[in-house]
Amino acid sequence: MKSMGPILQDNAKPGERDHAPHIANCSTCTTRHLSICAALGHEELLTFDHVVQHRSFPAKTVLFEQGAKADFVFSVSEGTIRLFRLLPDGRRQIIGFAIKGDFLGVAMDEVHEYTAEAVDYIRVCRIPRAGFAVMLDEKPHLMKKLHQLAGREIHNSQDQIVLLGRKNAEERVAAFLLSFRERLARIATKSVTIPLPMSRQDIADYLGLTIETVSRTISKLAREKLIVVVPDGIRILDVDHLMALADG
Amino acid sequence: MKSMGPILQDNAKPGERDHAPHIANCSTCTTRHLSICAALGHEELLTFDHVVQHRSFPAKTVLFEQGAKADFVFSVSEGTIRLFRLLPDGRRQIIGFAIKGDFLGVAMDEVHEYTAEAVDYIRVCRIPRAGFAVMLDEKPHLMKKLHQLAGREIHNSQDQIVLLGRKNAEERVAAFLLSFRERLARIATKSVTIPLPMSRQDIADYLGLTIETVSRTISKLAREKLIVVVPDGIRILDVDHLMALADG
DNA sequence: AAATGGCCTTGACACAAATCAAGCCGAACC
DNA sequence: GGTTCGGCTTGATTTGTGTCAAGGCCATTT
Repeated sequence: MKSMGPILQDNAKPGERDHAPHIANCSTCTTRHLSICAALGHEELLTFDHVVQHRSFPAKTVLFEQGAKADFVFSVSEGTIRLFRLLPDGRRQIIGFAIKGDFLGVAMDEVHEYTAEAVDYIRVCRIPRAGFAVMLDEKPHLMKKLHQLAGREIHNSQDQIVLLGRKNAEERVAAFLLSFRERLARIATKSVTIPLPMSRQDIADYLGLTIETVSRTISKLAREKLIVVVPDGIRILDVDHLMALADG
Repeated sequence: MKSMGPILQDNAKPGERDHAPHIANCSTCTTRHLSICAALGHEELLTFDHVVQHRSFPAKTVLFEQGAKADFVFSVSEGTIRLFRLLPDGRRQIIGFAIKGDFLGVAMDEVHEYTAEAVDYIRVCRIPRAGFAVMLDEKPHLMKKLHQLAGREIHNSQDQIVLLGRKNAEERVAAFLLSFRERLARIATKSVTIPLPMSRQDIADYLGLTIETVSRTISKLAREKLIVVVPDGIRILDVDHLMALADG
């Protein structure tokens, strides 16, 4: 829970930290339609190519840290990223998980409000924040799109507030599984099994529980035949029942 | 906790539900510099006057309800509003309290994501959402301002997520008192005493606690001489100690 | 193939906050 | 001026989740 992984060095030359070949350009990017880039026209995509830096990192890499100056915003192309804040005594609260298509930097903060760390192998598009800010000023439709993303982020946060403030362990776990399934469905990873790349500890820190409670609750849901636990994921057997649980 | 208060009728004639004289216009509005209107120039304020509807309502009035079509956005001029969501079985989670200068409708949702209910006597500026959307498209600086507000809302939500996910009762109450004090300070109600217009039940539903735990925790903080309980509010005696508590 | 370590599960017990219950206080009302 | 009622506090008890502890499983290392 305390291991922060290697800190990203920002002064490295393009490509020297890479673990996979770069994507040639934005026009052929398979994540485009899912991401903020969907708001860009053909010509804009070409200019975008010049500022965007495609990067990939292994699990546990710290993309950026809470409190650090926000020099870049990111669009996730592949993998899972945990976003969290730490209390002085080490308690951790995961704010969210970013997956393919998600944008980090919606609020356009000067300083990062949370730490972002790769859960598994990830690929991201890194965009200098200053340049992106200029684009926003020049392209109202991009600004509008960003604001839509902000609205969605506000909704998700409020859902999480209700979950953390008023739901019990069983309701929290059920809601988490369903919402993660929903998000995976949007990015078209059609599969009966929901892959869960994050650890039980991550889930616990996301749901405001302990790892033991998460484990016990998953076992309980499995015992009740609502889900089946499989390697690196779970399968939902009774969606309706689970939804009823999740909604309180 | 279940009392919803009178539902607002939207088809009433201007003024017929009012409990205080209207504000003449936006140019003389004392809340302007605190609100989204601060982004508007002199001329824009004049056009704003034509679409803005000044209204006031007594305590417990429901401004709008979760799930209802969002025909208006609001700017709060006076009083306190609780924003909450209900679970099917009646559990309530207060998402936030809106005070003077706050804007309701940052996300520009089609449908309200929560219910808004007057805590005490309130005055608001009501703006048709469709018209406001047009203004946003025409005035990039207004859009930019709205997005800034969205960013702040995201931050506040994330703070609340950390509070609800990982803080104990004492830390929650301390954080609430300090953050409410901070917000009151911004609207220049300089006073050693922090007025708390909302009930203990409201505070409990905001902090994910029960009314008894809130009451006991406030008593405990008072016993430890960190605060003093006064009619309709509290006074902070030891800010530093309280901050250390609140931050975990 | 034995040893190590990370991750997960399960059991026993502890505790913070919830629940249940009683009573206080001030405002509103007859 | 007594009664009622809503909001708040405080005490006793319960309970859901946290904490502590042990062991299983699997991948990796030696």
